[in-house]
Amino acid sequence: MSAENKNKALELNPNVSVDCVIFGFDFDQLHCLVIDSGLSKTTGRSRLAVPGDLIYDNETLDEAAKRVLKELTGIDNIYLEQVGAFGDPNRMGKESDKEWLKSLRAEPDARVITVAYFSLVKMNDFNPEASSFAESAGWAPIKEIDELAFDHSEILESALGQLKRKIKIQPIGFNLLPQKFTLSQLHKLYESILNKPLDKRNFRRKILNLQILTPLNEKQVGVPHKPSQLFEFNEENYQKLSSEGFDNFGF
Amino acid sequence: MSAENKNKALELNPNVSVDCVIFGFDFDQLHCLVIDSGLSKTTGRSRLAVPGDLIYDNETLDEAAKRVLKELTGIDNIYLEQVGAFGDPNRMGKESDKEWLKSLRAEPDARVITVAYFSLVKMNDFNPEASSFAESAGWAPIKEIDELAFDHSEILESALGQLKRKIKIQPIGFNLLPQKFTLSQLHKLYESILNKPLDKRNFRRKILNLQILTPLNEKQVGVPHKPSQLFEFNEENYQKLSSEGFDNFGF
DNA sequence: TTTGAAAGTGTGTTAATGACACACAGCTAA
DNA sequence: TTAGCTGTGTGTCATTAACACACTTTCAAA
Repeated sequence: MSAENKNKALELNPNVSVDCVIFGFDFDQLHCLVIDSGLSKTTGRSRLAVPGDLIYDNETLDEAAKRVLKELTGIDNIYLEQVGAFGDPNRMGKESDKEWLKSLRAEPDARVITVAYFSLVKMNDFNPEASSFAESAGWAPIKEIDELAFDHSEILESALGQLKRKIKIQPIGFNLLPQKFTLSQLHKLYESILNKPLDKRNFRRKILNLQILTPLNEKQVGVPHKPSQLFEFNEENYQKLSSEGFDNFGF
Repeated sequence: MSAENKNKALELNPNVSVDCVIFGFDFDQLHCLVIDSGLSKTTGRSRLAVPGDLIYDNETLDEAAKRVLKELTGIDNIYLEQVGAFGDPNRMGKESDKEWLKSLRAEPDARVITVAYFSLVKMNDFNPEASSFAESAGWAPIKEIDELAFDHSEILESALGQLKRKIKIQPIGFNLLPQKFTLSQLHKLYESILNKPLDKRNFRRKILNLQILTPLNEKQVGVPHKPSQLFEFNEENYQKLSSEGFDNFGF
């Protein structure tokens, strides 16, 4: 083992992986980035998963998550937040996952625990481009995702839960919306994440009270209805609230 | 490797450990359970850590945490909640940890990521008894803990943070207080955890509004001041609030 | 019987919340 | 030009929660 250690910078750790749940928003629904095994040709069934892979022995978990995301989707330079570790010994034991696993791993039977991360990105900024073992990569509406490979459904569920909790104590949207956006878009984002309707007027009141929005002297153009006021985030206050947190957004 | 796999039920996974941050309360301050390396005799410095060890390949992370806690301290049958994974490649790289590590591990240089758990227990119910490689185990007041071995200070910090967050959305105390307790004791518990004073009357009002306390027809006896009313938790409502959560306890 | 120590209790003020409905601007298509 | 559609934008009121604040009660011990 000590001989191996000399070289460990280059070695994949066979027992630990990272998985990345990337949320995106298209002004309508919340999406999640998934990769496809490309096995549907042979098996008739596609296997979807969130991007993830084994870590190297010389990188931190955070670094591994960033690297893996980049390798599999081309997405770079985003902030990832840890969700937690998932380590059921049978988490990769589904029959339907076996084939993919064999094609992926040098030791397909090794016991792997995974550390999940999540992030929020503007969907349009990131056109995921599959590479490495991902046959394809793309955005899937959360509501339409039914089964994912391995324990990725559980991981997605957990990440979503964390996002719902986070939304109550920190501002969000900065990473999901374009620089200029309307209150309706932000409103819809909150509704998509919490998956329930929120009263429009109360929403506006509360979000404006947070003092994180700067109204612009600009309106939407080209919409088939009254154009709405555009806002941008007040970066200073947004950061302040992000780091301090607030007690309760209260929905 | 496939030969090894046959036997993996019996094998420690060299790359993954669990660590348990156990909080206890003595009606005065918040404590944390720590074990001692017993190396102070030889090195002159004691090394304190929270109980933790490598996992077996056939157990879940949750099971591993329970097992390890039991092996090192005798504490059994408590609910542990995951805090997260810690995986800096140098997390066990301190010079001062080397000696202990060598005595502990078959592969002291292996890269280990750890999954941290935390729990709350009644201090008096658990007189930790050191065993396995723990030379001694005992309760240390949080405030007096300065340096722990490995990255355990960071882990403790993180667990404490999670506890502070949890306290706002779920009732706590059931696992930290005896069956019958006073509001002052509960009050002090909250102050200890949040590490700041809370207004007595507002605290009483809020906690009573939660409907999780049943007043008893009993008072303290033998105290040199007005004896206070005893309460117990209303288990049904407590469980209900535990699982549903509330939006904000608001301190 | 006095003293010290903590328990216990009530009120007024202010801020936040949730429920609720309608008029208007701008576009499109007839 | 007009009618119709779609989404924008706005205010009030009743209820509830948050907060700040001070005095009296009870007991044990000296």
